[in-house]
Amino acid sequence: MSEQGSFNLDQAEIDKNSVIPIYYQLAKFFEKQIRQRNLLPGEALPTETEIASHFGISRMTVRRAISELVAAGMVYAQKGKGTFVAMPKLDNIVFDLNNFYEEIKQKGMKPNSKLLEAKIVRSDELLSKRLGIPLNTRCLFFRIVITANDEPLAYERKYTVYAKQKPILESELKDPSLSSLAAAHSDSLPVSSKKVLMVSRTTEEESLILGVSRGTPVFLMVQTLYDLERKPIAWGLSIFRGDRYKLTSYDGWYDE
Amino acid sequence: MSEQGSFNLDQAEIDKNSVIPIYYQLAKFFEKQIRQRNLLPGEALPTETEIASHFGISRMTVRRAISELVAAGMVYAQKGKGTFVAMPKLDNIVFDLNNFYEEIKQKGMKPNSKLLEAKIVRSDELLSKRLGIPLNTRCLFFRIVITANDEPLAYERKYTVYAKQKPILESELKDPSLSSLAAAHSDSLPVSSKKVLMVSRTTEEESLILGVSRGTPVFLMVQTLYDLERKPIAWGLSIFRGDRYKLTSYDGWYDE
DNA sequence: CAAATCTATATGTATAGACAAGGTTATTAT
DNA sequence: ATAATAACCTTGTCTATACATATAGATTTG
Repeated sequence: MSEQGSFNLDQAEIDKNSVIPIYYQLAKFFEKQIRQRNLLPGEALPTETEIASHFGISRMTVRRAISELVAAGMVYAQKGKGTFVAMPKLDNIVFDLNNFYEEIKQKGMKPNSKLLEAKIVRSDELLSKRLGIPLNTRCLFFRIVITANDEPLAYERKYTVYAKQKPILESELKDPSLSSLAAAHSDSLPVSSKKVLMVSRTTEEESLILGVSRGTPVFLMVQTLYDLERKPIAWGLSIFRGDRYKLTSYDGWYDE
Repeated sequence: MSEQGSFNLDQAEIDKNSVIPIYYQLAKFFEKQIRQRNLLPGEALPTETEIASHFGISRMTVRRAISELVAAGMVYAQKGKGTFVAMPKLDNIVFDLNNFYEEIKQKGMKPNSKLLEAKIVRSDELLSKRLGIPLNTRCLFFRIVITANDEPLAYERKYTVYAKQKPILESELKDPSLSSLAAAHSDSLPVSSKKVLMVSRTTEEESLILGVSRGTPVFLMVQTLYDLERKPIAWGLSIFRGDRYKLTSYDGWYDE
């Protein structure tokens, strides 16, 4: 299970007499191995003692190197078990446009998400290009409205390849984030994503669903999820009512 | 200059027999001192040797504690000089809407900023409320247009109190960020900020300056800068052309 | 057979000491 | 007086060691 020791350290070039610190060389080596997918998420790094004796360096120096990776969020250590490559974090709060529920609840409102539609579609040219799949591939399509106190706040359309032929579970529809949908129905797991935030105007359909007049300015977020091979596995488009949504960020670290 | 040793360590309660690690207690102590403004930005922490001997602990343990603060960005260490409390970072890339120059240059375009107006105004009711100052206080007012290849991209209006009666330097006008303007002309230094991002439509004036038709959707960013006492010292409003600006963010750490 | 205990192994914390390298200040030589 | 040098202080790197603590598997015990 832990696959300890299955990884090969021989290709590492550590120069103990270099001006570059050993811990830094070592950290960069592991970082490279992870980036190049020679060490996959979940896999264990060699133990600290193994690494130390392999390179003839102190265990503390190894720990210093690994602590850099821990700080970067690329690996995590478990006392008594080992050190493992982390799953890349998705659904980050980069734009803070996700995590509706928490944000809405914090303002004392009642959050809810309503599924308008969930069906299997055949990919047209545009979707095939976006997901990197052949024409007429079967895909899942979702239309969702997020409300606060029954007032529409956001409207989302999401596509993911329909590989597993699994039925759509009710539990998935409670908070159907793009990454959980992709994880459930696609062949591979999402490990990275791209988000693009734009401003736009509502179309006729969007105006109707959000209950605003046509051409109202809105936030438009396009999100693409990728697997380990950088193949897109899910694509989503979210529209946030501009008159109801603000993105706030604070700098500085003082209390109060 | 370095004020080494001016800070008192006696109020720290470090329990060497606690289950909580010493380095953690020590890090939390310094964090608290910084948050409560007992250690001010620019001030030096006691030297590692001083701290170690004061508490009767190893220097490596002290270094472990300080490294936590360094990782958090609250202090920075300089070899040969000492460890200092960092200036809270402003103009963060939270929204990535600042740092025009770098972004525009990276796309092979020619960035430029043109000062439309710079004058001293008397604060009206709204501005007095925003800056927390009496009515009719003298303030500096700037109007700036940022262009890429001579095409307008953003339009900014900025206010800051005019405390120092200093003339406006040409150098300030090259890239007049809100925090540098405030630092130059206000009594106090900005240490924290709030940014709010919204979508809006252009007014008549904004349309003219940005060269778009009236009512075009735009990003609207309102930024307030605060000093140590949480008093607002500068206020700015930026408008970004929605048809020319995208905010992109990537998750995951794989190359290419 | 199942539960408790032991044992080996992993990371976590802490120590004391050595030397390197950057920075400041005092001293010395010109 | 000025410039080069030396002494000293700071953080940075690295080692070797010790013990603590969590985990998993083997062993003993009921």
